[in-house]
Amino acid sequence: MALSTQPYKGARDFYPEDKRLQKYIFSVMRRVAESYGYEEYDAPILELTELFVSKTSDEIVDEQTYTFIDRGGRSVTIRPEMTPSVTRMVAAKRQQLVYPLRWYSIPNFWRYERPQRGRLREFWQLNIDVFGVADIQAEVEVIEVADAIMQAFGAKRSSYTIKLNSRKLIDKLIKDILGLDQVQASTLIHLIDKLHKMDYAEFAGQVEGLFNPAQRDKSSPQQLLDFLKLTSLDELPTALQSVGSVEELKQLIKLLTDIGVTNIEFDPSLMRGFDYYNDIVFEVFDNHPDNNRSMFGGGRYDGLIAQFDVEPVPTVGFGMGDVTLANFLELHELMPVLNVEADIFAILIGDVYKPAQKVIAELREMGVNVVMGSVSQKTEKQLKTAVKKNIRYALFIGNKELDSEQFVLRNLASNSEEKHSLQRVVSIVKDFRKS
RNA sequence: GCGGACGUAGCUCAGUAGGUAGAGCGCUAGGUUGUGGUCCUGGAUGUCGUGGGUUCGAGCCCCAUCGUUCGCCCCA
Repeated sequence: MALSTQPYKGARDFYPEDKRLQKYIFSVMRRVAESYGYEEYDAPILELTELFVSKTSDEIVDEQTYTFIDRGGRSVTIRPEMTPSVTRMVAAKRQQLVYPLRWYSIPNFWRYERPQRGRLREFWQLNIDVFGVADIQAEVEVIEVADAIMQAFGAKRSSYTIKLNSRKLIDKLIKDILGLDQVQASTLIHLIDKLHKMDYAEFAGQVEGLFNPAQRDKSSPQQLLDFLKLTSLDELPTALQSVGSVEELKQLIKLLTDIGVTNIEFDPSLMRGFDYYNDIVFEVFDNHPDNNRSMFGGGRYDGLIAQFDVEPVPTVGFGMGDVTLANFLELHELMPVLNVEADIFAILIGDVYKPAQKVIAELREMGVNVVMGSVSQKTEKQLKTAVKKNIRYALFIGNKELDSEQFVLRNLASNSEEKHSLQRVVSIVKDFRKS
């Protein structure tokens, strides 16, 4: 039986052109994150299973992670996300770290799921977190970074929308005004999360069904349905206007709008699946009609670190996946044409192997990347190879050039050919690389 | 875990009512001396995803399986 050449289900091979794209995407993320002073960190790809169980739930770990027993009998899990690991790292050195902490990483994760559009089993994700800032300056900055990354990829603000909500506001509504208990609240939050995917009448019916008779006497499901339809914070019922979160949301929107992030809006139906978010949550949506969905998001999760039995550290962060981002870039025609790493393909003419090596070594010394042709191949063949490899310049090295120290440099895209000294060749090539 | 679609040369695909496979692109050799992408001429290529079944005979029908893909569940 022949071995399969396919990569493992839901995982990708990165051929050089794919890797080049990934390098581009990561470099944009790094450049923006570092421009805000974020420092890169990383953690092991394997963690004890208990780390993930404590944060999410048994079911998710059982059904959606790669978990196995190591040779020492420990249950370990390939990381499905970064938050538990980074929280562990911060908790471990909590006393010696200098706050606010601005950290980022671009790790790969594994989730045991059925692959589908925008979702694979192995993916990479930019994680941005601020630790130690309790006020909304943290939210402003983190959302600003998310927006700046989109801008750096060339996205127009009209092509994506940043939606905001507050978990505190929702909690206030659900518990104090509607009078629902913890279990009902959790069910309701997950139900609201699915609102836009289901039939509205059915949604309303399920909301209705959640209330027990006693609760219906005091409040009405209609209050919730009305709330979910709001598009502005000013339309909130008076009972909610006084909640501090409303003022926070308003400030946040104003501060971001003031710095040019104008594609931001309040969305009362924005929940984000998991329970550890305790305040502001946000999500970035693709506005393209063919891909109208959430791309990535984040929020505040102040309490998570307390699981390590240390004082809580206020935290705001988000994660941005490479697969959904690539979908976005493709759909909005933002995929760049990337130059290959090699600047020059040296075409050897005649028996010049040794002197050509010297010339090429000089070029490399001066900082250009040079691929050496094969002496055994005809000029034509070497030239074709250079073109097929998408290398921009061909440099002819034959006896004429070696004698005169003037080399024929051919631009393989424009078809122009000029004779230059090596120094000149280097500066031309470097100019192109910068463009 | 559930449902739909798909799986034929390296790639994109065609293959008509079951009778042992084709196109375009690509690849490759040549069109003599140190220059590609156009042109001309020649060439190679597939156990038709895999396993089984029906049939005298299957790429075409049936079952299973693997994979891809779209959606559901879930989405940290």
